[in-house]
Amino acid sequence: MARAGLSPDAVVDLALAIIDEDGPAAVTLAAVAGRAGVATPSLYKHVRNLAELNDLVSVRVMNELADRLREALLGRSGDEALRAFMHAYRDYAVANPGRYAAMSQAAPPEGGAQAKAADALVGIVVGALRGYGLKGADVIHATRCLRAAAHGFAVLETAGGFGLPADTDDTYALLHHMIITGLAKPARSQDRTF
Amino acid sequence: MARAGLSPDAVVDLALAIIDEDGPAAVTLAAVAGRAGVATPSLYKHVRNLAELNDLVSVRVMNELADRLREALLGRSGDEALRAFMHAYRDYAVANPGRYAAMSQAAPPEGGAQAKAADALVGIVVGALRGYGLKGADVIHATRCLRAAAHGFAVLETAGGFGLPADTDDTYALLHHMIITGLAKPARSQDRTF
DNA sequence: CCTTAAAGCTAATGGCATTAGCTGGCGCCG
DNA sequence: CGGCGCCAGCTAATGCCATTAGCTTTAAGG
Repeated sequence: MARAGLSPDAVVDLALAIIDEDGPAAVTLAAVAGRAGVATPSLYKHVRNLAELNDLVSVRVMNELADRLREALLGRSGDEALRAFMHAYRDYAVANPGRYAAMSQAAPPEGGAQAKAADALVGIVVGALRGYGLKGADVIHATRCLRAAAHGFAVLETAGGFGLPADTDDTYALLHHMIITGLAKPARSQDRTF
Repeated sequence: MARAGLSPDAVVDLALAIIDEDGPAAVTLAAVAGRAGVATPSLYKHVRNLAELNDLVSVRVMNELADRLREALLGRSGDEALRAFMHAYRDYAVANPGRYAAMSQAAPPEGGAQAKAADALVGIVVGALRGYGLKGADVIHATRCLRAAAHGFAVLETAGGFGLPADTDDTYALLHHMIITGLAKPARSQDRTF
């Protein structure tokens, strides 16, 4: 028994490899153990159970995405920062559709690492919007809209929801345009119908 | 054996009941059979397998959502139609979070009922945008953006992604405002950076 | 060396999907 | 009215997966 030398991080690495190759649904303790060259129950020495593994994967992916976004935002501000954010967000989702999906599907309510990573991500979105001079609750509203737009687009694009032949780059440009112009014109009053 | 009188539709009904009560993850053939008062393998007389049941559920939900949207759009046009669309879309997702999630998670590539229902839904979105005088590919781009925004918001809201205390109605109003203004100002040229 | 904790293993359980093959009730045709 | 066939339901069996329990071995450190 040559000692596989596993660790929680190593287990997550293997899970990510499976996700990249066969999608999130293929992540099973048996599959991970197979890659590790280890019997399935051995994984329990590193991970509490499958649910925890999924959480760890989710956190890892969120942090990875956060890193990409932070890097994209470095030294940029205003419209340029927003454009860089959206570009980087979409690029990550398209380049890593499995990971992106794995991130989304994790259970939300938790006070642990999951929530911390999500908060960090939200903080980055807020950062991308700095420079638009938003105050108070408007920051929250704009952040939510940006998340909704970016996530919605990413889901549709990575899930193959765009069947028609039109260029998705142009679509993304329109989405970006909507956010920009919507943030520029603060008009918000009679819209309270909602 | 009193003849349970099942049918594919009845099986889907039971699955929907489970989804409404315990979420999409609880939909298992064993659970459905339990509700039907039938042994698990009996379900295979009505449904090819679990995957097909999920597809049928997805189609049913898409059609249900499509009905709500169509009804909301009746007799409306322009901004009013768009507002009604978004309102109805969000209302459905919030009122039926389990069903909404079940719809999204189904496998996309197919030439069958799944694709037909999805196309119908897209057609409704296109209809909601009629009146903005969009031509050619712009129709597609606007449709995709509207879908992305509505879906992204619905996912975030139903998954509890909005942790902060700000009013989600106000956020939705901003999202609506972004779409309106973005459609109004056709500016799209240098954005080709994407 | 020898101890000990961690890392692995095997065995066992229970849930689930799925397949095969049997059976009985009901509609329909004569 | 009686028989026939089909269809819906059943039981049995298989295989995969997660998870638990308890044993064994490795390797690190005194």
